Amino acid sequence: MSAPLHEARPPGAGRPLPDTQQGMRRRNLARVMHAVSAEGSLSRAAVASRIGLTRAAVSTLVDELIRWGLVEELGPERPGRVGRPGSALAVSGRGPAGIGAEIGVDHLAVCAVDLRGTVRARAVRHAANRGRTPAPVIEELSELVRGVVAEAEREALWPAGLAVAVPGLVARDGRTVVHAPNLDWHDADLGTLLSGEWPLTVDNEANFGALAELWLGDGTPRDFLHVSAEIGIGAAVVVDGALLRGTRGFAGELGHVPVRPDGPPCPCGGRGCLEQYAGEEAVLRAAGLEPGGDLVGLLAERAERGDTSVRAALRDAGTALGIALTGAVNLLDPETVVLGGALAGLSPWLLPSLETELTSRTAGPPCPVTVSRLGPEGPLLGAAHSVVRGVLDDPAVVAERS
Amino acid sequence: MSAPLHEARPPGAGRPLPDTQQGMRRRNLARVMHAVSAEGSLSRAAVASRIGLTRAAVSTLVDELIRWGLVEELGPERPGRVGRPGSALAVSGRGPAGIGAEIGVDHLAVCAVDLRGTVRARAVRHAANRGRTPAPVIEELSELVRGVVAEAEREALWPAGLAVAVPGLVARDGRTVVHAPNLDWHDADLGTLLSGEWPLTVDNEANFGALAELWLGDGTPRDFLHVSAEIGIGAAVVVDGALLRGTRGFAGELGHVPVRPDGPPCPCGGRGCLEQYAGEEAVLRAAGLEPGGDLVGLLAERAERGDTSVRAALRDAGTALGIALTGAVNLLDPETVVLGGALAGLSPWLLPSLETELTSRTAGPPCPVTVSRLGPEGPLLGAAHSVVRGVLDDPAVVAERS
DNA sequence: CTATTTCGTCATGGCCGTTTACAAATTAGT
DNA sequence: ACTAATTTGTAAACGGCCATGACGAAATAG
Repeated sequence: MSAPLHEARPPGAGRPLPDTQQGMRRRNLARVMHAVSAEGSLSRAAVASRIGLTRAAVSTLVDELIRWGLVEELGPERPGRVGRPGSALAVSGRGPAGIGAEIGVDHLAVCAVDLRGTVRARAVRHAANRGRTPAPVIEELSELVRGVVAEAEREALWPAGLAVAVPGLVARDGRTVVHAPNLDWHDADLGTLLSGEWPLTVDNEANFGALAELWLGDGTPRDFLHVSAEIGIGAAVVVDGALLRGTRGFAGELGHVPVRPDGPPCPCGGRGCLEQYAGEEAVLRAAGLEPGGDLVGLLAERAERGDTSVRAALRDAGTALGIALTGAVNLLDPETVVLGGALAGLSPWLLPSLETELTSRTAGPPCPVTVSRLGPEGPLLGAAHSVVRGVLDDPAVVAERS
Repeated sequence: MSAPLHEARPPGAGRPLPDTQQGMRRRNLARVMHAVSAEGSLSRAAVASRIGLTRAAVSTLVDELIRWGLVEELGPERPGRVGRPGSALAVSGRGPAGIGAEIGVDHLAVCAVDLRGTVRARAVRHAANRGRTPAPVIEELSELVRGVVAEAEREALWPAGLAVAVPGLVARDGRTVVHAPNLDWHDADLGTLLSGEWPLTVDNEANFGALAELWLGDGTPRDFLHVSAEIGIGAAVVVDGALLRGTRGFAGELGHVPVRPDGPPCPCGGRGCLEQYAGEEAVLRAAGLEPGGDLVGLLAERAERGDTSVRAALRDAGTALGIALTGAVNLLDPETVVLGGALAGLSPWLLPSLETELTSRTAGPPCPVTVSRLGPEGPLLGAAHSVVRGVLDDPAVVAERS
């Protein structure tokens, strides 16, 4: 049961549980969890009116969640309103935690997030993973995970699952990395390497970044396009609060959308793909720089200083992004486009040309482009939170496991 | 309650009904309906094992559906298997019917479809609607509808709703036509014109065509891209068995995806949009033909005869389509791309160049391109069936209304 | 200090799917 | 032809779950 449960459904509403009374109970438990979690602190009566059940029903549901240690009673509220004050409920800060991990080209990172959504433990380590085989990388990552888990356990948390963000394409099984160009990994089954102490999910870092934006971003809508560039350019499509994964799990390959059909050939077999204009390598070449080191920081610094060739390179990349995004926006009609990952840091120099292109090519009100508040933290947080969402979506499973 | 209920959910599973026992009952009634409808004829025991309830529970559910006249008992089955034969159940061919209507540039069409999915009445009329204001067109359409409804009522059917397919952009409210270039309609609220004898839904013909493909097409997957061209080029994105509508309801505007960013200007404000290469007008111009009359038939006939300029025009259109679809396929990773509407008839001359472009620009196994079996019938059937699906999705509502 | 309002809980009741049992209807085997 | 085995559909008892209505508790308003 390591499949992500937070897929394409309104929070806490109908999951494909059998439509029997037990399933109904489980769904209602989830709805209570979501209501309390979303509001931070809520009385039983408030929960009841919010999810459409009676106070009596909510009482029994809350009792059960408290018995499982997922919800805590904070004591009486002190509102200015008339009537007996409610007793504030909050999601517990102890108990299950989501463990998120990130495999980057030059680093590994792990964090633990409790049900309230706060990061309770973390660890980062530099690591030149480019070209290393999966096994030693995973071994090193496991070490970090063990450390974070130990730290979390000292705070009365226990891992409910592990989610790993990788810079590459992941199959729909949520375990095997089909292709990670920067790591030079092919068809690596992380499921066997990270053998099963906890339920495991592996996904693209762009996907996790988009989920982080969805869950943690302020005011982010439920329909948007999240674009992030590390080395390749990945996008994640969020439709009605759920990721669009595609048949094989490869949706969001914005990097190979044709921008100029007769442009330079691309390793993918096409010509004039976006990556040939806005990919890291292409931008560095256009800016006259050599690859290596902290490339985003370098670019940002040079651009800040006024380096004209860097600025021109970023401007052209923005133009190409704008063209590719025009197609995507026409096709999907999202509420916004969010720039995340490395693009967030470079947005001051990308955005003008990007938006010019996008608005000039679109009739009617243009699709707003925003910059992610989370930046490079997104994928790691999204991974950890995906585990937490799994618990919120079906609190009954932790009762079976504890 | 004219909002389409068949949105983004597995058949008969969790709809946002309150998660109470009554809601559960309604969902299970829907699941029985879907099971029987999908299989044509099914015993109670087969339904039970299929939807995961017990035979006893299914018995009471079926009793209720029979009492409402939605399901009929056909009598004992005669299988070669051991054991008492089951009693065959089928969806009733009488009772509620879906009324579908289509407003084309040069015609109006209406049909009635019963719960079994068979067309029971239809009417078509030529009508030069280009440039006419909505009111008289709707008046003429209403006349047709009344005729079809009368015919249906003579067969013991009563209209459960009316769905209208229009060649243009429709707002998410499912009532107002925001922009229909071929008709020259702008912000026309069909809801007030087609005043409410029955629940009304208005939608883009491409969307209804895609739904028809989803529901009626043989072996069509739950994730695909349906491309149809009448005058503009519209696509409909189906994700997990549901239409992707977009924030404003404008998703699927494939016609304005940039194909050559420096190409000829387009009325939409962009340059080199797909429509400039594969739109009807562009193709006719490239083929050296004048607009007017049955254009698809004309093109097909000339191409069949071997007219080289027509064939070249269609080949180039296919190339442009292939480029635009490459972007879409990279972004969405659909299981297939389906060519519908006018494109279906022209596919012999479009497909080669389209597929060449698509496969050469995609790494890995190419996305298969198929041709719709429904062709120009799609939108009308999809509209009528959308009403039928609404009944299958919540059979309880008809009980309240009958 | 009383009336009013709201909150949480308890007892009751009704609804619904499950469980268990059984009769009916068919096939397989002798 | 007759029995055993299998499957179907239904009926009765059971248990779980939410709704209903009533009540005490705890606050505010006057």
